Amino acid sequence: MRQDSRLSRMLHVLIHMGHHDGAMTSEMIAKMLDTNPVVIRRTMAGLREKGYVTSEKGHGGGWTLARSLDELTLLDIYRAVGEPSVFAVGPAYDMPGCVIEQAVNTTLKDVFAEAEQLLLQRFAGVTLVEIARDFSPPARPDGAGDAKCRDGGVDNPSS
Amino acid sequence: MRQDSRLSRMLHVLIHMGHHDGAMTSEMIAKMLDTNPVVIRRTMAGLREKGYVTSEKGHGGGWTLARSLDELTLLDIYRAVGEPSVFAVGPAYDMPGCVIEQAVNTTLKDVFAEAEQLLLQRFAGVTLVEIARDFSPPARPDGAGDAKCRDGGVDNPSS
DNA sequence: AAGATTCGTCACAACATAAGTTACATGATT
DNA sequence: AATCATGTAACTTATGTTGTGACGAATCTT
Repeated sequence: MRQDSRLSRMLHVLIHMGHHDGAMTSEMIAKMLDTNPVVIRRTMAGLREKGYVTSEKGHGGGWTLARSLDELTLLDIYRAVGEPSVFAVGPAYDMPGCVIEQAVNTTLKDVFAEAEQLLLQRFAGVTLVEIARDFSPPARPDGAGDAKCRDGGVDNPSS
Repeated sequence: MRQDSRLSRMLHVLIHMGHHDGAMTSEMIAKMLDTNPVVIRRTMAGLREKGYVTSEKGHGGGWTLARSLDELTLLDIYRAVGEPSVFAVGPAYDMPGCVIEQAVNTTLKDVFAEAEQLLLQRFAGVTLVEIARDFSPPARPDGAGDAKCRDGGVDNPSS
């Protein structure tokens, strides 16, 4: 199957929101990510439950950041999107009846656990503002490097 | 989808083969793993291509180890089964048009690459004989602890 | 009050990939 | 020749994310 892109997408959205004044509608976000508003609502629901964003209905409604980007880590977002299983490979059975398979599972479990622990430690050590810093290094005065998505210019509709 | 269990299964099979005299047929192995002979042939094909096992047709045929268990690492087997993608999560796009998404991808790629590197290093450091050691610690004289699978007694058909 | 906007959610289709299954050809042994 | 066992193609099944349509509820504008 295709890989789970919820974490990546939500990071993308949240950083945009950090650079955006006012609420963003699911439709705006969906266009940015080249997908469907329902998918956005579905995924953002997890962030709302954690209190990272708020949503408002009706005119002028949409999604708003409830925390600043330096108060959110990759780990927070990973957990908010449902803490999906990190690995695409794993044991054949959880409770094997064969002692050999048990030994195999034990070994694999150890190795994968160590890798996952490293991954989550790294996740915990990176805030969204640090990612945002990567993309606009010296903040060019002509405005290039500003948030622009695949359709170009969902943000800052300065036209 | 369920996790990819090819690595786990092949480890299981190979260790059994290391404790088994003569060739093992796909059907014997399939019964051990509670699956289908075709699945076995399909997966073992990768091991054969790497030269880790050989297969013989006809009467008395089947699968035979071409290397001893101390000459095979988890990494070897992982690669032989097609080196499937380790992670179930990943970026939404490979070539995003948005600089924010690019920054997100760069960060995630770094973190995942580090975790994968650790994983493969660990894989490379574990031989199958070490796993086999785990399951039969002092080799009890009554024969308990011998290779016995979910149906009990596919190995050593001493009856 | 009416209408438009926007989220919330259900329900179902689309898609990808490992796994399971059937069928048949090929080669080796008895 | 018969049997056994692999080799492989083709199809189905299973599982989870993603994609869509439909409709209700809440909120703002006129």
